[in-house]
Amino acid sequence: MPNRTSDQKPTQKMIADRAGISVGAVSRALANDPKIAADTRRMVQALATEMGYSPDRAAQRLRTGRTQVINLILPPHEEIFGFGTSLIRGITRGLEGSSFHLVVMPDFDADAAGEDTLRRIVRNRLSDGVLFSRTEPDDTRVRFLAEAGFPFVSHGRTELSTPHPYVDYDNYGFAYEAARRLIARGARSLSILLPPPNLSFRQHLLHGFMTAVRESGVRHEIFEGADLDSTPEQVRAAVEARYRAPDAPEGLILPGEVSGLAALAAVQDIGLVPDRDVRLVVKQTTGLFDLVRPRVDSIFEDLPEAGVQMAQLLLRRIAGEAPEALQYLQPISAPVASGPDR
Amino acid sequence: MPNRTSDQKPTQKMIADRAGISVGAVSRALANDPKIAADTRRMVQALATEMGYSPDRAAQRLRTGRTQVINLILPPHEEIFGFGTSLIRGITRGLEGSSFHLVVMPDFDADAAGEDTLRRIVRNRLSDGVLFSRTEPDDTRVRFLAEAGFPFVSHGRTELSTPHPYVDYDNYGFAYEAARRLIARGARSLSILLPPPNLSFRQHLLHGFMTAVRESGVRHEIFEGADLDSTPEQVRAAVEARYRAPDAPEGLILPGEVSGLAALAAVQDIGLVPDRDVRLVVKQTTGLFDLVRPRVDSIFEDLPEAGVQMAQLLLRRIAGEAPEALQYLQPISAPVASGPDR
DNA sequence: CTTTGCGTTTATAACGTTTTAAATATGTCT
DNA sequence: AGACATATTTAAAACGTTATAAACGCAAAG
Repeated sequence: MPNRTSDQKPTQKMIADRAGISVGAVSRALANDPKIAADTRRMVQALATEMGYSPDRAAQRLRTGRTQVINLILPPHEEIFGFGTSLIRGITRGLEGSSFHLVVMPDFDADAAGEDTLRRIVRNRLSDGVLFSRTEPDDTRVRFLAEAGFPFVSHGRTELSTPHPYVDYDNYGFAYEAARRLIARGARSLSILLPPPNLSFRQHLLHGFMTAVRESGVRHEIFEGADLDSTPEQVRAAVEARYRAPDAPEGLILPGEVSGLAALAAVQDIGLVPDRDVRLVVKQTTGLFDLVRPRVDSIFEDLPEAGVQMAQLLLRRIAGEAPEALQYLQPISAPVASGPDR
Repeated sequence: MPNRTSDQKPTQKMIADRAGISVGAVSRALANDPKIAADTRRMVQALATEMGYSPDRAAQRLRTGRTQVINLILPPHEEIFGFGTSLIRGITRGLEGSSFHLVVMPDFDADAAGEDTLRRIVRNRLSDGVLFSRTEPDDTRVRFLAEAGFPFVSHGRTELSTPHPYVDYDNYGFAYEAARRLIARGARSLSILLPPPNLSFRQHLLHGFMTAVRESGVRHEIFEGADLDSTPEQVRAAVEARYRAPDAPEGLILPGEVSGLAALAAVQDIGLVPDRDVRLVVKQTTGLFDLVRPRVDSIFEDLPEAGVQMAQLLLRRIAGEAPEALQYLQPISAPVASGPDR
């Protein structure tokens, strides 16, 4: 435990006084600068830990310009549950041991001065790098940050030509696997609920879905009347409306937990029996569906792990690594997938 | 939009140069110090906004010692969903317009130097105040922070004699109302799943439960074999075990969403029909149970609102208000409660 | 005409750190 | 012995801000 010689927060000056050397020497000794004699370094470092020294972030930041902060941008969109906290836990884990702090900022619209959150962060050097989600194929945030040379990692890819760091879940794989499972379970017509058109992963889901559909020649449609951003009640109502019709698809893919629950509620509300009248596959991020009855087949997306990856890639980006080396596509975790048969 | 006369981040020095006055004058003009002539103040302020000036946080922090940061301590306990993100959104809303930043920190165990998260924050002045949850009757964090005179707001009360700022949900009211509803619906024996004994709100829940039980003279028990911190599977298994027995309570109160879901799964798994064989009331924080079938009676806890309150109370505490004026007990929101009958 | 006082501004120091350039000591080589 | 390189340390400046003390101009009062 730190020596409480004085109640004041120890500074380099105090160390310097106790050691009988200058503060400059202390600074470099702590940085393990070889310009300082090896035994002086050892002495200073020992003294520092003994006194419980830790550098003043403000002073460091003022001097060097490095904030030791990364920002997580929260979408203004109110999510019902899950997404934020899993990712945040992952990020803090990925930051562990790095002396970086995580500041979460809501993506408020442009403020009085006409500057939005991201511009404020870059212009005022509020952090050394940012993380965000809900990436679009032609994402203005990605463009802006890449242009400004500001480190970032997006959750989700873009279709921009210049490579940039990202972490993304293999939504292609998800949709493909989900469709295959439904077909294997006897569904002769498929549907999938998609995110709104502006989000990148809509394309990936669609592509995976269509690939499986074409391979098997099964009938298919894209679910209409709601998307993944619709309120749960909208999803429920839309699914109910569709499944009142006689030609409703026998298999339905729901790439979101809330939507999955809403769809399940809808089919139950109109007296259909899941797994007999309609087969579902949902995306699961929290373990929620292990507790839902009747059981529904699910495929897992590990958000905490995505957070860890995003944090670590961002740190490497900040350290100067090239963007193209910092891309991670998260596979669908086959073994964890828990179905109704387990 | 800010004038991009130069690409550099504008400083007080630049303003001073353009205005032909000293930086000290600029500093005080921006602070609206009456020692500066009124028209000078106006002039400087206009110039500042025109140039897009905003103060350098590091410099401000170094000079004044005020960090303009508040910390949210995340419990090490992995929650399945919901809690964190709702609260975080609320906190950011409560901080809006205040120039305070929110840094989230996991409550890791004591690090190599033997200091835990809270001590590090206080000792190194990493923030101006902290927020945390999972408060205990004799909470060491509350003791430590109160002793150190460090601003904080806890989510949950303590039994300590010195008053401190908190935001708490009326869990007494929740349990009382839940029990009353179950009795009104015909349950002749009641049970409640409680948090582990070290958490404050166990007492409040228990007290509300017991009050309702005594008023009505109904049979009762405290659910055993699992608590609110148990894994969902543990809760499920324990509920299943209890409800296989013939004397199982006719009403069960579940003050947590995950536990509610787990209990519902358990009774369904053994062929009991909810609302006929066993009546449930759950606590809802996300709208989740509006999507669960069969419908389950629920009482709402507004976590985003709790976050807003916590943030605002903390800001007032930091501003110097007395602790005893900064306590907020969140009522159960009667009108929002949605039952199976709606 | 000096003094006193007030309103306003400036010069300066300080917060704790890193970095640059200069200074000192310790040699080695001619 | 002088010169010169090398290793180690120190002194000083800087980052942008706020606070303290001093200074200035100018009026009213003595």
